[in-house]
Amino acid sequence: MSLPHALLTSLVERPSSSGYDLARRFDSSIGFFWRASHQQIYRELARMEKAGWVASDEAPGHTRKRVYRCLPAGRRELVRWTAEGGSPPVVRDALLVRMRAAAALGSPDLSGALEAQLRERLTQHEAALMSYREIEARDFTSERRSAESEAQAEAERMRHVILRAGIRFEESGRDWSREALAALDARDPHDAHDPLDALDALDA
Amino acid sequence: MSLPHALLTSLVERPSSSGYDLARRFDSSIGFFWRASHQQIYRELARMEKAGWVASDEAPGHTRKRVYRCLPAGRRELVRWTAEGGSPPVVRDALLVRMRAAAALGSPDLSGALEAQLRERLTQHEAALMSYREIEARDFTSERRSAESEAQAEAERMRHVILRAGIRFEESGRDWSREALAALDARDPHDAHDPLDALDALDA
DNA sequence: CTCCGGTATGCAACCAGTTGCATACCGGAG
DNA sequence: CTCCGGTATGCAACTGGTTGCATACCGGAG
Repeated sequence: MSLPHALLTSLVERPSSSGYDLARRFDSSIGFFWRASHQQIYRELARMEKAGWVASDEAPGHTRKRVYRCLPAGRRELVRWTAEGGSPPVVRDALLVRMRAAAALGSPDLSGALEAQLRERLTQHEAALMSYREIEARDFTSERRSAESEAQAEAERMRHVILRAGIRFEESGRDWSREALAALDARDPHDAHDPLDALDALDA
Repeated sequence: MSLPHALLTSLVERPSSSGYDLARRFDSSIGFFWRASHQQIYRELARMEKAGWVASDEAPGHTRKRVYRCLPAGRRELVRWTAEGGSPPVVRDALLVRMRAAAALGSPDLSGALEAQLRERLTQHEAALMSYREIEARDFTSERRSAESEAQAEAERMRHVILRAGIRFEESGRDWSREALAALDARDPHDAHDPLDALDALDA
């Protein structure tokens, strides 16, 4: 269970965040490798407050907004958890199950649907990849790292490595999607009266 | 929710399987991209039987063993679900959260623990990759596909594409692990009194 | 002034997945 | 004969995650 620890991390990075802030940040940075809905986040924050890991104060003005900060106990827990090992993440991809189902069923009418799903997957990978590459170009080009302390540079390098995981993941997803589409095209040239289609499949 | 459909697929591939058989097969083939415990499988089989997707008979001999088969309604459901789209799988990797936590905490004592976790991850990827490559060499070399019907060849190609997903995933995980280890070594040569360690990092 | 969209929080119900345990039958080793 | 490990099934409790809904406050457009 790492959601509370992801939240603690987020609070260490930027103290005095509200549940809403955290939810939005989960939609961008941390959300790339750990998703959470706002309900989950609010619930978890309440639990963490009860456990003494975080504390909250009402935001100035008469809103309902509450801002949280990480307490020493929370920090200690985060250190403990970070050092502790864990089992590798489970892979669960319904598209692969669908492909296997199509293979087992042996009905050729399904390949059209699978092709569509693969194309969608491909564009998703390409979009994610492009956004990651933009972040990399913006935040992790060598010039930006001159006037920093060693500790800052360390953290920067770590964050870059994390981003690289995302980039590699999307690249391999993109490459596989293309390979899969080529394989489907090769066996099922359903509206490929044009002989050029075969060539497309070859050089992909 | 794809567990019932993964089970239906498994039953279409090999009818007259018991819950135990299915659980074991999930530990090998399908389990590479969809894990399930035996309790989950038994519960799901009971639900599916209630829904009229599968039927079961007692196995010969006086054991408690029950063997399941897929009913036409189950097959129809599987076709329907395969054609239907779905959102891409969520990525949730605690190791990346841990790295981000280490970066935020800025405590250098954590990098040793992270290095150990990365090395473990690396060997896992290498092991998985090796086993996938063995399967690929055994089942999907070009010679094996000569005396087959077109439908069989189609299914074979599909299964190969699925395996390729696993291979690419493990390759990119392996490559990233190496990259991450090199990055950690570069910044934190904690017991690298030996200058050779720097070389190790370079050619990884 | 009122409605709307964005900010902000939260409850309740449900579903999926995990963990721990219990049961039973079988065959072989000791 | 008994114990043990492998086959085989299942219940119960719990945790994590999703979905749907409700509430409230604010500022700007109409």
